[in-house]
Amino acid sequence: MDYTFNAIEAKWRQIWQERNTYKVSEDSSKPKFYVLDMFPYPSGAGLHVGHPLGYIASDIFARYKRLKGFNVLHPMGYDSFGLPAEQYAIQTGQHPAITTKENIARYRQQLDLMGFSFDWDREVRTSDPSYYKWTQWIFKQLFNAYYDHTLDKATPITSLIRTFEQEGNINTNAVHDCEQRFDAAAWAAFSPEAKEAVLQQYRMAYLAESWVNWCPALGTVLANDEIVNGVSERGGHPVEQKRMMQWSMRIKAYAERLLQGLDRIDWTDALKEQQRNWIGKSKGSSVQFAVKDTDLQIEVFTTRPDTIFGVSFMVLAPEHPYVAQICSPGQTEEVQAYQQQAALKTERDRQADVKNITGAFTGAYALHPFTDQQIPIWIGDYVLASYGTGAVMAVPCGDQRDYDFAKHFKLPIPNIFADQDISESAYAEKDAVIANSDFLDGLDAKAAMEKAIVAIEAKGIGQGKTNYRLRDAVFSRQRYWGEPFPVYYQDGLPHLVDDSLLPVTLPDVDAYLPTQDGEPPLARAAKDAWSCQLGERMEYNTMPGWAGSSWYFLRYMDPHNQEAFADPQKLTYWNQVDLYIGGSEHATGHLLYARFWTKVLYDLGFIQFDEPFAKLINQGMILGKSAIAYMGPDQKMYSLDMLPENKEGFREVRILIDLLNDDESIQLDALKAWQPQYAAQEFVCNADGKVLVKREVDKMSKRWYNVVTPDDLCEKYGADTLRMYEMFLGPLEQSKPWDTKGITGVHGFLKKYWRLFHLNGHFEVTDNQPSPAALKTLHKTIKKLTDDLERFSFNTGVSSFMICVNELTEQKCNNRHILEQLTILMAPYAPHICEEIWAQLQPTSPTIFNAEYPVFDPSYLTESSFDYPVSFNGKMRFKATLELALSVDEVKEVILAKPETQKWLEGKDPKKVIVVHGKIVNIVL
RNA sequence: GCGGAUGUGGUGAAAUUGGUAGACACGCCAGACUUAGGAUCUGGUGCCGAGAGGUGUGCGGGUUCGAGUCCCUCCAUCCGCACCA
Repeated sequence: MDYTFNAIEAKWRQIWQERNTYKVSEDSSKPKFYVLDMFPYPSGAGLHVGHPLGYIASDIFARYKRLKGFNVLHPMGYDSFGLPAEQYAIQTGQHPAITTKENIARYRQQLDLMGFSFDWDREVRTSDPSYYKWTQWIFKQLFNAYYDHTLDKATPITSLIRTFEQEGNINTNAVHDCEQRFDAAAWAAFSPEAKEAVLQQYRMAYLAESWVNWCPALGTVLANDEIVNGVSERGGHPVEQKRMMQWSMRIKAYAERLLQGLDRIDWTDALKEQQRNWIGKSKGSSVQFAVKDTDLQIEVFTTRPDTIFGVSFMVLAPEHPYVAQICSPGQTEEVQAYQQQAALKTERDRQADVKNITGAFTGAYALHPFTDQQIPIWIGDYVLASYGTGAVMAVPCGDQRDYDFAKHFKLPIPNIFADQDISESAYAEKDAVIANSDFLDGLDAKAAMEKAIVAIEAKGIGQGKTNYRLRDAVFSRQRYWGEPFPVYYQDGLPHLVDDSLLPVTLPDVDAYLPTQDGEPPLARAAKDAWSCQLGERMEYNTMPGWAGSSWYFLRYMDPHNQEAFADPQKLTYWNQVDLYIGGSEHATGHLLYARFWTKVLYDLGFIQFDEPFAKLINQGMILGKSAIAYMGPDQKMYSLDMLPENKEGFREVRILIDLLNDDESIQLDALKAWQPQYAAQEFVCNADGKVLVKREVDKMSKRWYNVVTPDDLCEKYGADTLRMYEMFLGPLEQSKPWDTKGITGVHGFLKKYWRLFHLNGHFEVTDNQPSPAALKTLHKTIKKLTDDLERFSFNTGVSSFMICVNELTEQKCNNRHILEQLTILMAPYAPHICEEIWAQLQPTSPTIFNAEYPVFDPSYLTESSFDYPVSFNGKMRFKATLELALSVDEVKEVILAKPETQKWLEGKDPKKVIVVHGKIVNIVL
């Protein structure tokens, strides 16, 4: 009987669906386990073999945990708001909802082929109104909360308002951007507009002006990613820095907790390090510098207060608010010109351009707080308005950027480090003794830092301070295909839409572009196109892509709830995600925002945990191997081995990898048929009459013609083979190029497994006592497999199965017990074939996934003897089989008496003999 | 520049705590069966050498009875952040 994988897999996919095999509900009698994949954005290109890698791993683990007796939540859904569908809508006029629906259908079809154990009744789509209703609801909670430093948590804004009414904001200890101080009377006298303006500076979700990359031609704000060389990626239009009223999230309030929380979760160090760098905690001091002949104080933040006597100039960001005020009349023109020039560069470009040192002198001077020396104030675009205070005290001898700036503009570089040469570059190490620094002279950096902060605080011009690089996250987008805000405007103030009117659904529009006057696409919607229409107008911005993905793991716990984002009992039952698998590209985006929202929801009492993902694994990327052909100046296509020395005039063209033979030569007729430009292609073949190509590793992508889809492989080899092969490729975390060649090895293995049950052309197992050899093989495999799974080593798991089947085949094992246990072990990896075998073994059992996972019994593995490797000076020379009952001394004696030993001793006496019992013998000559 | 990771056969890789380097596969070679196939099975396969043997985990050094594994120097590749005060 042949292994007819196509028929078997189709059959079981249908039965699993009919029997609801993977449906899961809250069952408090079993321990729960939550296995989550990062849900995909359903792009039009469909899945390639790289996408399922993580899903296969998580599916294996979920099935394993289920067999181990856990109640496993393993859901899947779609992050279905996103730019590509909107772009497509702009080009074709097709509503993004339609595009998205079609793409999801295609994804579902492909996912189903792979035999995943998702509970599809729990599917979520972020673009579905029944889902984004709750994204809007969570936004409202953020709007209605502020961060209370004393309680160290997000707290309802109503309690802050009560405090304002009682005593103003004099004593409040909250995270805010409010410069203003007021008492109860002053608060009471504020107009509603003024009160709201104050509250906006406290809310977790707030409106504020922020710097954005504005593209006037596209009428929209762009992400850093969407800008290439200072112009928009799409269309190549200029981009400028502009201050715009935007919704933001006060994630900065959580900087310290986001940092501390990392210590309590099981993520890789590399990933935690990335988040730590992103949060960027640094300790130092704030210092105020008085501007000469004015009342202004410029505040700076420095990590090196110990170097304060090395300050020889100051640099402000070109956007710094004081620039216009302090600029001397003679310098105005130059400064304004520089400001304009800086505004044309994006932040990323400004940061990337290290070589060109630019700046302008304001003509103003600050006074050094300790020496009263005059310090020239410059502006320069290496200082960023959005970090720290947007101003630095420049210490050229201790900071390379300050040093370069000083050299370029011929500013003084005083040396405050004893015995350090700064003629070529700054000395940025913190191990020099401080000199020329008044009361800091002779101190090391650490002591000088402490003493400087004490002095700064005593003078009342600053204080020791912790600074975070993390910035508040801009939360609005001028796009169509995203969640509308549950917000309307009345008298110019934002108001929340009442819960009873949620969701505010996306209104239909006549075009998916900004309006003539630069308003977002939603401004095009007719009044009656809105599901509710309140105040003067609705909010026209939509939420960013990360809104929906910041809480989807909670919705899976109770996806159909109409009364709440999820039932509190279900939230408590399923709790944290126990295992989260996804790509590392989300290290500082999604994973930070999801942690942030989780903490807010925890603070507000909606959930019982404040870290969403207890364990996280990043799967590596599967890369494609592109095929590169060489086109000569004569327009002929040259075989790789026919290229001349001088390749001038040659260009590389990528061709579809399906057009290659196994020997990496092109199927010439297929190439001609592939694209019209090759219809009459001429070739320069090699001696074998072939045209060879170069292979190069790229990202797998349609544009490189190197995509391999799971569909074709499922058709040709079956999903079980593909699942095991993807795992067999190497460690899950590692990136690796895809090569289909090896898949036959795994496919052959499954056939071999199948043959264990079909020796005589039909299904047959024997019920006799299993042999000791078979039991040993089985239990060795149980142990190895369980260990491998617990450390997520899926690749070595697959090879263990191969070894097991090879051994059982050798032993001609046809024993029911042995083969049944093996089948359960293998079911997580290859569910279809194992379910088929199981149905033969246990006809009354509805599914193998209710079976019990085999238990390892070490007694089957006990050995009476061991094959000792005998080495001389660490080099293995021969082996000797000895009873394990022999003691170390006895082993030594027997080994020394061996003729082989005598041969290698060459008549010398051994200096030392080391015997590690049951491991090795080493003789030192 | 800073941070992180990785370097092992022709290829993907294994070696979990310092203890037989290269498991398991692909590919290749030889053979069997079938004389149509990219089907199946058996044996071999790190490199050098006819052989005994030598040699071998990016380079160089160190610790150790013993190092792919630990330490130091360097080199290469990849990823992340990139003027963060």
